[in-house]
Amino acid sequence: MLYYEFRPEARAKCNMQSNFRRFGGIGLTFIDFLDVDHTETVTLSQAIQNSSEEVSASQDLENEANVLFGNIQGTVVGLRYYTGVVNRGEMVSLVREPQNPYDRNAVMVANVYGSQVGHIKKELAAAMAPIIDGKLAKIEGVVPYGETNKFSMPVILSFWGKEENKNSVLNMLSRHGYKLGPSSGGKAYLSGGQTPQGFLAPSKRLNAVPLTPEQLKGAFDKLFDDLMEDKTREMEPAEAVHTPLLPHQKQALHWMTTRENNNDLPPFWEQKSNLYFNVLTNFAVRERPERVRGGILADDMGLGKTLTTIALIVSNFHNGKPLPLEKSATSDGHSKALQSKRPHEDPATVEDVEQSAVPKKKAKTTKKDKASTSKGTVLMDDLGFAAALGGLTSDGGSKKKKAKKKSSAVASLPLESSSSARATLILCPLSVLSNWLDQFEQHVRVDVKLNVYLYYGAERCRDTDFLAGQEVVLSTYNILSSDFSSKASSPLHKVSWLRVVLDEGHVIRNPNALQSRAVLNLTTERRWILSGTPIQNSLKDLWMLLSFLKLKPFDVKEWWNRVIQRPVTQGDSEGLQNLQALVKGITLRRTKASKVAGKQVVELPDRKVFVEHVTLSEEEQREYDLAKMEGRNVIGRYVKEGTVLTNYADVLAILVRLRQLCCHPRLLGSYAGTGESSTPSELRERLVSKVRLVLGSGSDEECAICLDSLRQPVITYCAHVFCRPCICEVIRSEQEHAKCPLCRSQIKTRELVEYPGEEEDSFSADGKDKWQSSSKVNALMSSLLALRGEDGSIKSLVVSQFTRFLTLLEVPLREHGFTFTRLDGSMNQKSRAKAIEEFQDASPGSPSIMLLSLKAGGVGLNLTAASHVFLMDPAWNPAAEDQCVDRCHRLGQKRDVVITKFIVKDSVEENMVKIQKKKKDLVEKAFGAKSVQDKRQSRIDDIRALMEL
DNA sequence: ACCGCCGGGTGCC
DNA sequence: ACCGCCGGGTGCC
Repeated sequence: MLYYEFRPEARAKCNMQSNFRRFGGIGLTFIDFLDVDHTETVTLSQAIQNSSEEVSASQDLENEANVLFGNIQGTVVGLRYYTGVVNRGEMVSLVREPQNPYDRNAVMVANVYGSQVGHIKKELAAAMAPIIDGKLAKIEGVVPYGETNKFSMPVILSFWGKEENKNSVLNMLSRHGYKLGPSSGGKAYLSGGQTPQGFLAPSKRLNAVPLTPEQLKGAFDKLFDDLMEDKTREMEPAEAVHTPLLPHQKQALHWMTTRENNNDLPPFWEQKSNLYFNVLTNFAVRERPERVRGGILADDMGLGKTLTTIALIVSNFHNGKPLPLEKSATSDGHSKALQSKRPHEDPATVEDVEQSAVPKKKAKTTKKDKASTSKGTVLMDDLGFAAALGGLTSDGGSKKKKAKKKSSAVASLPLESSSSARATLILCPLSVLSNWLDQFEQHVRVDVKLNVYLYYGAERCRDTDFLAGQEVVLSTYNILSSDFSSKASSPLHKVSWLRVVLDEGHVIRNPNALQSRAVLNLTTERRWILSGTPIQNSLKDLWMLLSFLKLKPFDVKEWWNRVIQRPVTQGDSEGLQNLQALVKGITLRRTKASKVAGKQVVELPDRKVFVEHVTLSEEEQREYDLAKMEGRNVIGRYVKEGTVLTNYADVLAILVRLRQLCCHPRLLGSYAGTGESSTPSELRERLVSKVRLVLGSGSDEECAICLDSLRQPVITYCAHVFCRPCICEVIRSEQEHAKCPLCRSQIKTRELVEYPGEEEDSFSADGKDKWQSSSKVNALMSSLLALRGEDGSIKSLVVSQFTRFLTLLEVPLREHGFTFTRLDGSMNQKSRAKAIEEFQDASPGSPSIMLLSLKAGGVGLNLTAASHVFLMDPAWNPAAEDQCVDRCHRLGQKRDVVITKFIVKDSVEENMVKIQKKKKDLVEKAFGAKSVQDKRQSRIDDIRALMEL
């Protein structure tokens, strides 16, 4: 028998159901069924896993474009051989079983939890198999009634697919004598929605009024609003938190603590007599569905998500009791967080940490002694050790578990009952790493010894016992994914964590990305996502978050798609209500405008935006006009030919050039032009230079496959850029016939060219004789000089997408005696932290200006020392500008914030601002019912508008 | 399965 | 009797 990865919880469920189904839950030992059941269940869950992965990889793009071909009633047979139960109106999934020894057409039927219910009877399976295998349609099932039948039950099958495949599907079915029934009013055969009787009242569904796109957008904007009810109770943090919490932070702490400790059922689960019932899928289980211990803290940036999280860590170890912490002598107090901080910077401190905390036997005993003597404070030292052991055993030894059936059933109980986990793992983008360290230092009392270990840098300690013994381990998504992908086993994946916190958690929204998979594979009791923008582009983003939170059954894509995503994107108001309820149950979101007891959550100083129009000098204008003429000719030709997207790299290059000319004529990078290139290395060089020009300019390009920001960008020979994982998936699924999703030319994995990152460019601005200013530089300088004249203590952010522009600006800044610092994407963690620290320092002589690249660091950065922001060039994405401004317009800002946008008159920049405005109104931005085609078209429209074509 | 199907027993009413 | 009818055995793919 095949033996795949063993999942204890799957078997526990299986046992429960076998008892339930066959013996009404009356105690018969589990053992009788184990040998039969669990091997099958394991292969089964594997099969389901495989099939859903395939769908998500190759078909997901089309998913939203799928239409309902129709419904058909079929029969599920062989019920008595399996343990999976279904309820009236319950959704089931259909899984092809091509290896079935009796019938190669076999189609297996499984319930929401993945337990097999039966098979589709063979005549129908014979008709379905080629349709499923040929990916001509996706078939979904609902059991309308007859759920108590012993031998077979009816199932309503809905066929979904691309319009162009409809006829061949109908033909294939009719060849076997089947005919699709009417698709009741354009809707699938849906399960009731709220009751098992829902099926009996399908007319109710027909009356559901579909929402208009505008209503949908409105509903979406409101999705996270009004989440405040019942979330206004406050909780005081543990003593160890030094900073007093604001009322809304105490509310968040109470809410988070409650979410970690309480026993509420997850959303949409109800208890009915002795069963637990999911009202959306109509699935029921006898055992209590595992609650979601955690959720999404989606407060606006600046409301103190970091502080609240620190308070949670310290205040809710178990059941609302604070984390037991050793008090350290005040004289030694400074070592609190510092001792474990940045070990790669200071090897000496690493030694210190390891000696005191690594559980080498000797160190351990001394620590225990200390614990037993320290007054009242229990140091739960060995718990961490046990947790690490637990992690190890659950990892290996699956074969043994098979032999020791009964005991493993006990071991498969949820962690919480016997939890020994102590440590919280915090993952964040590199840019906010130092912020976390600062905040721990700032907010935790000096005389409390909280072990915060920074798992970062080449010298990081990989000892799992040591890691599990910390109170907090802080690391980045990059470190986690590189550990996860390396051959050696990943230490962070071996620890059983008390809690995992994903800071800026929306970064895991692309399920293809390595870091997403790495995060999903962590073992933890409680899970939190911190994100000011949980949904970036589309509803799909939310799925990954739910998947991380293990919100059953939505962690499985099929159920998410069927129950939430498709209904919502198709404008079903009930679907939207469900989504709303779902989000409400697990999210806390306040904006700066939210009110607590009638008072604004945060009283922030004013913020004003001024647009300063810049007029180019005659010479600059001449150069710009020339470039614009050329560009219009080229792009105009592409538009006429309909080849804008085929030549997208050229188009972007032209646009970048114009934007650069608006800033400074010397910004122009080397550009290899559009001519023919003969040798592969020349071609490669050209591709790289094109893409470098575009990506290096700071424009936030998206991958046309995941429609998300590029990760690990690669360039195809046809000069289109995608995330490596995304395009590789396309090539893998289409094999030799793989075509570029943008221009349909042939692509091959080995022809993908890696984007080498920012050029170490020889470009410098020091040669004074060569220096010349530009109109925009002049505009900035006169503003800065005037500001210095008014009030020398004012600090400013000077923001551009072009790092070269920042470099150019250094010259006049020096010339006029400004002290400045700089933060851009090319800097490592250490120099970033230094730049921020210097800038935030208020003492005289500290820098008054920070040169900031728009994309550097993304959100979370705290630059409250600045109260003026100069946006040197407009961004494609207005949200990026807002985020940038929010770095100083946030909690801690004392002055009114003044934002100055420099826009060159009659240029692409002005057109970009127009497009920005339009985009803000666009429904598309709100929710992703928009197809890839539409997105492509709107890109072309944008370009035409920019070039006034 | 209170079915359909198979195959053996049986054969006026 | 190369049928019909009866009733027991049986049952996914």
